[in-house]
Amino acid sequence: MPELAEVEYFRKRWDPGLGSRIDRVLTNPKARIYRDIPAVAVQRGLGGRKLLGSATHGKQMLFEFSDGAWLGLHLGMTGKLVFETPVYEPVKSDHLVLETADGKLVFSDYRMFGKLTLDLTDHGGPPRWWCDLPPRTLDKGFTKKAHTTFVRRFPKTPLKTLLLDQRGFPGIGNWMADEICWRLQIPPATRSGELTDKQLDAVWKITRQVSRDALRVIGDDWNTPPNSWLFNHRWKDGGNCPRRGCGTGLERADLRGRTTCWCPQCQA
DNA sequence: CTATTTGTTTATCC
DNA sequence: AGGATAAACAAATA
Repeated sequence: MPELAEVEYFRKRWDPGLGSRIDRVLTNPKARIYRDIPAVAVQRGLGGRKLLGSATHGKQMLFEFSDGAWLGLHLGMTGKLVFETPVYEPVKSDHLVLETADGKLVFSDYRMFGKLTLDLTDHGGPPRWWCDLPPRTLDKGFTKKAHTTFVRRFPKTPLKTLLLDQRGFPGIGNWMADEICWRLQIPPATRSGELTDKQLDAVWKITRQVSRDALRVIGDDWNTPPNSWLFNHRWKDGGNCPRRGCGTGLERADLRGRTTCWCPQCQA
């Protein structure tokens, strides 16, 4: 579920724990989350430390703790972060629970595609992998030029598929990719190599626009996007194109393994 | 019981 | 080397 804006939303769920000491760390050691780092290492690494801050980068999240401990989280398909009361009893899918005096910071993921990393740095800055992430779609570094270079590298890949590539479009997920193609009025299966220079500029522009719109609507309170977006119409069969004066029945099909929705009229 | 899932990673071929 | 492609991963929900 979580893409750019949902990840930002979930990051904020742990804000009530900012400045608090982690009194106890509960883990579910057999969870897939701990395939790269043992649960005990996470317990040792975070226990007694204070949560100092957090950030998102596309679908990646980074939480800073005192004394140079950095917790990286990826929500996968079904991960979520919640702040629970001190009396909350963790359930099976709660893989990591950080207890503070005021409540519990919970990382829950029933489908277990999520990912967890823990870095202990001594240079005071974030871990290497974080600094090496490509520019966010709303960063200064996401230039038209860099964007063009990236897209032109994959001429055979459908536009929609390319939009899901985190190396070029950090944070863009399935619904955002469909939304971008729809606003562009370009068929999602269009090979990137077929795009004109003008269309390529539009891809850059609309990608940023959808990123901004998503963060504004979902990033703080997870409001439901307006009906003028494709978003509310793409999930189930029978949806109609919300573009003014269109109303054509939306198409849904698998494109390179991902469900894709588009308007056969506007995106022809 | 079967089909589906808003995400990555890995293997294989070219 | 690196792009193209499909399968694997796992578990709840409809």
